[in-house]
Amino acid sequence: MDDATEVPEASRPVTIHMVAASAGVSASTVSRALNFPELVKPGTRERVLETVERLGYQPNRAARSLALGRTASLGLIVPDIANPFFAPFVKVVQARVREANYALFLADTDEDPSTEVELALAMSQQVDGLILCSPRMPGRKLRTIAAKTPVVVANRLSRSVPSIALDFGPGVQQAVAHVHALGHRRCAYLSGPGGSWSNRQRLRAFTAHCESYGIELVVLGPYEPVFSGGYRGADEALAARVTAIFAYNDMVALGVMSRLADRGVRVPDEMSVVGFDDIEVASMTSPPLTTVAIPVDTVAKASAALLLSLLAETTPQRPAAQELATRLVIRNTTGVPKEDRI
Amino acid sequence: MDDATEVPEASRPVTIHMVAASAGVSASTVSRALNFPELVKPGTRERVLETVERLGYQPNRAARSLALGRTASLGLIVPDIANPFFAPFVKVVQARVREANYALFLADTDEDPSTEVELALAMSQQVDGLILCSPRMPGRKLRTIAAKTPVVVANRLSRSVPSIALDFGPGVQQAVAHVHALGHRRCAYLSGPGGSWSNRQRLRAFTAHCESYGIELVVLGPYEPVFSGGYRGADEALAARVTAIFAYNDMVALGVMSRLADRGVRVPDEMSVVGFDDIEVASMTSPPLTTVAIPVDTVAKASAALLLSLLAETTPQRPAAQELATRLVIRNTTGVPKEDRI
DNA sequence: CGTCGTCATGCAATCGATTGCACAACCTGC
DNA sequence: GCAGGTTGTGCAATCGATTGCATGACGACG
Repeated sequence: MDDATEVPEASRPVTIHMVAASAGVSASTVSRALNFPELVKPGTRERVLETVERLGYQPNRAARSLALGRTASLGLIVPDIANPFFAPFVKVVQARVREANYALFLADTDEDPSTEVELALAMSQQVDGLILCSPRMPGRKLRTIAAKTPVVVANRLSRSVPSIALDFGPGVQQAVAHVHALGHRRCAYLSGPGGSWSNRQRLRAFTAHCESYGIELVVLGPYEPVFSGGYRGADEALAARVTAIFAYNDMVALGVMSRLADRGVRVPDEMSVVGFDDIEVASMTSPPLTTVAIPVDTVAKASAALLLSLLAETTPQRPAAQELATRLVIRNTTGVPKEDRI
Repeated sequence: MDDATEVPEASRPVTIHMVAASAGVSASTVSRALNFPELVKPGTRERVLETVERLGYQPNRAARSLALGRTASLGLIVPDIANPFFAPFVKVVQARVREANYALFLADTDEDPSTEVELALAMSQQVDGLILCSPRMPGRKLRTIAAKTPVVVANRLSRSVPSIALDFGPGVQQAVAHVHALGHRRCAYLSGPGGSWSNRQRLRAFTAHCESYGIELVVLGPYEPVFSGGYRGADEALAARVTAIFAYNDMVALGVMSRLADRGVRVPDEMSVVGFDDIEVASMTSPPLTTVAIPVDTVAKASAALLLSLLAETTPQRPAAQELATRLVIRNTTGVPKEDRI
C-alpha cells in the first residue's frame, strides 16, 4: 500500500525518447548530454540531466550494444567455481572488471574441456573479451576462440594468446630443497588431471629438482584434484614406501592428511605432506599445511588488467605473456623422516 | 600458418543478411527457419540451416534482445564469492541457469548493503531476472528492485518478493538438544553481522531453544563472519566461562578452534564447538566440526527453478515463499563438558 | 551592416534481428 | 474453371541508442 509512492511504476522502462520529449529536446541531444557533455550547451545539458534523474532513465544496454558494437561485458570461464582455488580468482576478477564498468558473465565448465570450448564459443559472441582460467582445451581451439574475441588465458602459458602464467620453478625448488634438508630421499608426487597444463608443469618441476637434489621421485596417479582424490593417493603413497608426499594441490593434500589420520599415520612424524596453491584453508587445518603458494590474487588482477588493456589499445600488439613466481610456505606438515629420528 | 584453415576470418561477424543472401532467401526466412522451423518449407529450411552451418552464423545477442525485449541472461548477486558458503551456491545456480539457456551475470557486493542495492539496480536493466543471495538491503529497496525485474531472494524470507529461505528451527533445536544431552548448561552464541537476516533468525532460534532446554545463553559479538572473526569470539567466550560455543557460521567456528588450539584449550575436551552451514571444509578439519547443516545446493536449485518458473509463467502469481529445513551434523567437536568428566 | 565561422541542435540512417501484414502460388471442391 | 483456403515468403516497421551530416542561430570581424 504505502509502497505506491516508493515503487516507481512497474510499467515500460524509460527510453531516451521519453526523456527527450520531457526535456523538450531531441533524442540526439539527450544522448550527447550523457556521452559527450561538452558538446551540449550548459543550460540544455543541465535540463536534460535533471530530466534523466527525475525519470530515472537508464540507457538500454542492448540498444547501446547494437549501436556501438560493444557489449560492456566480459566473460570468465573457470573449471570449478566451488573450488577454493578458483573462487578467490573469480572474486578478484569480478571486482577489477566492475571497476572498469564492465559486467561479468561467469561460466563453470565442471572441469570438462569440451564444455569449456562450447562455453567459450557461445560467450565469444556476447562479450567484449574473455578470460579463460586454467583452460584445458587444446591450443588450436584456444586460437580459434582468440580469433573471434580478445582473450586472456590465466594459469597457462601460451605463445599465441596473451597469458598470465605461473612459474612453478621457484616454489618447487624451495619445496624440494626443504624436504631434502629434512632428510627425505624418496618422495611421491600425486598427479593431477592428465590434460592439465598445471599438472604437467608441476610434474616437470618436481622431476627436475628432485633429480638435481638426488631425491627419488615416485609419480602416482592421476587423481581427481579434490579432497577425496587424496584418499587413494595416500594409500598408494604409503604402499610406495615414501617418506614425503608432494600433492598436486592443497585439496588433495588435505585428503591425504585425512586418510593418513584414519590409518593412524602421524603427520609430519611418520609422513611429510606438501600441498600446492596455498588456498585459504591450508592454514586453517591442524597441523597447518606446508605448501607451495601461488599468488592467485595477483594472477587474477593481472589477467583482468591485461584484458582491459587489450580492449583499450587501438593497435593490436603481439601476445604478451607474463610469468608470476611461486614460493614455499613452510607450516607444520613437513618434518624429519621417521628413520632418522633420535 | 597452418591455422589459416582453422581460424575462420577474424573480420566482421556473420549477420542474418549474409546468410539470407548466401542462401538466396530473405532475412525473415532465415529468422523463421531458426526460430519457427515449422513455418518454412522443408527444402528451404534445409538450405538455410546448411548455410547457417557453413557460415558459422550466430545471432547477435544485442540485436535479438532489442527486438525481443528479453536478454536471455540472469543476474546473481552474492555477498562474497570467495566465501565457501556462497561458492557452491553460485556454482549450482550457474549450472541450472545455463541448462535453461540463460547466461549468468555475477556480482559480488563485498558484504556491503549499499553496493548490493547499486548492483541490483544496475543489473535489473540488463537481465531478465535476478537472484539475490542473502541480501542485506532493507525490504523497501528489495521491493523497489522487484518492481523493475523479476527477483528471487535466497536465504531470506520475504513476504513481498518470492523467496527461498531456511528454517533454522530444526537444526538449532537438534544442536541445543545435543549439547544439553552432553551436559552443557552455559553456552555462548557468537553473532554474525548485525544487519543479517540469517543472524537474526539464528540468534532467535538459539535463544528460544536454549530457554526451553534450560541452557543459559551468552550472546557475544557481532563478529565478522570470517575465520579471523573467530579469534576474538574464542577469547570472549572463554572469558564468559561457557562450556560450549555456537558459532554464527563454520568459518567463525574454525577460527574459534584455531584460537583455542593456540591457547591450549582442547576441543572437545575443554570446550565444545558447534558451527553453522556445514561448508565443505567443516568435515576436513581435525577434529571434524559438529555443525548445523544447510542444504545449500537445494536452496540454489530451488532459487534458480523459482526464478525460471517466474519467467515462464504468463500470469504473475503472488510471491511464493519456501522454507527448507536444516539439521544437525554431529562430528567430533562436541563432547561432555570438563567438570563432568570422570 | 554584411559575410563568414562557430556552436548547438535536430534529422535520419544505422546497428541486427524479429514479426505483422500483404501477396503470390498452389490446392481443394463444386 | 473459378471462388475460397492454405501455405510459404518477402517487405517494411520496430526495438532504443548512436552519430554523420545539415541547418539555423549567433557572434566576430572588416
